[in-house]
Amino acid sequence: MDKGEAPLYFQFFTEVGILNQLSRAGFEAHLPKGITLAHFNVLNHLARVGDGQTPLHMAKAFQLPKTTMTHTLSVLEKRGLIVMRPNPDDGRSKSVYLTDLGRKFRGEAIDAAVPYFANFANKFSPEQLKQVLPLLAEMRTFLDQERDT
Amino acid sequence: MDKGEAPLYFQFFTEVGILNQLSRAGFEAHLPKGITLAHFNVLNHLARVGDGQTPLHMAKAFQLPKTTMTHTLSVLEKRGLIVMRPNPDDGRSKSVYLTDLGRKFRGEAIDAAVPYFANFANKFSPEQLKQVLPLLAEMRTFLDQERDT
DNA sequence: CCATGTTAGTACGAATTCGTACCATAATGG
DNA sequence: CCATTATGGTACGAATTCGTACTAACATGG
Repeated sequence: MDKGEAPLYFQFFTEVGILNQLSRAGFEAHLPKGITLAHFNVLNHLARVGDGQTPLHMAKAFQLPKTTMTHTLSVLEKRGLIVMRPNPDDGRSKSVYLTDLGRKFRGEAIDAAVPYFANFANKFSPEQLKQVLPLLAEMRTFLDQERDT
Repeated sequence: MDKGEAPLYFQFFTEVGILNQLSRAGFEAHLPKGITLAHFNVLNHLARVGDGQTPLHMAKAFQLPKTTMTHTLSVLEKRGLIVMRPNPDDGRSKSVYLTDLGRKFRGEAIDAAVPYFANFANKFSPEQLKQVLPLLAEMRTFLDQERDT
């Protein structure tokens, strides 16, 4: 890396950080009160990928510590959005399932967020997103590999 | 927004979120223990923009609640990296100054992070960054304006 | 079979983030 | 000049995140 280029890389990650902060705040503002993006992500993941996963498996999918996942799941279970049953195949682990309420809640959250995305989409075209998405995904993969090193 | 395009926008923000999470974790791993990115950002901001700013001014610069800034500054002051003096021009506010230790600390943190960026720079060229930075900055500006609405 | 190590999950405590409420000071209007 | 409002900062409590340490259950080698 050339010496004068360091600020460029620093600025890039700063920009990504601010962008994430703003989009996160904006999205959460459209979620029901008391529900964070972390909560929604779990519900969305279960709905998309499928029910019955173990907490540890989900923690790895989100690259979060398992204690964080334990806390998030306990909150979601208290609100009746998921249920956790013991795994009959492995006495150590549990299986996480969406409840009807959780499924309904996820759908409502998405519906509520559509106007927020639509507003953004009015300004930035799908082509612009497709233009940068591959690079961002490649960076994600690279940093993910670096993480284990 | 076309109906089928919603997932694309959702995926984009998800990608930004993961990228931010990974880069943040990687950068913090190279900072001295107990120092978060929020701490470093304050030190870096004071060194770049200048000393003597008020806490509220900095909170707005980072788009954070002022209570968060109060907490961050108190931690930095406890560690001797900054000092806070009453503002002689306004009895309500304070002025934040970097100490010699804080200045030294910021320099060491940057030096320690250089290898991390260099590794990333080895894979992604400055041209690639320059290609996406303007769009990200434009999105940042747009979301920032939306925030006040 | 059993000793050892590994995996899944949780209890606990520290640190960060942030909203609400509050106090002190400044600015404004009458 | 004084009442009212606005601004800067903090105290406090709730929620999230995460590291350490622990228990229960599986897996492996001898």
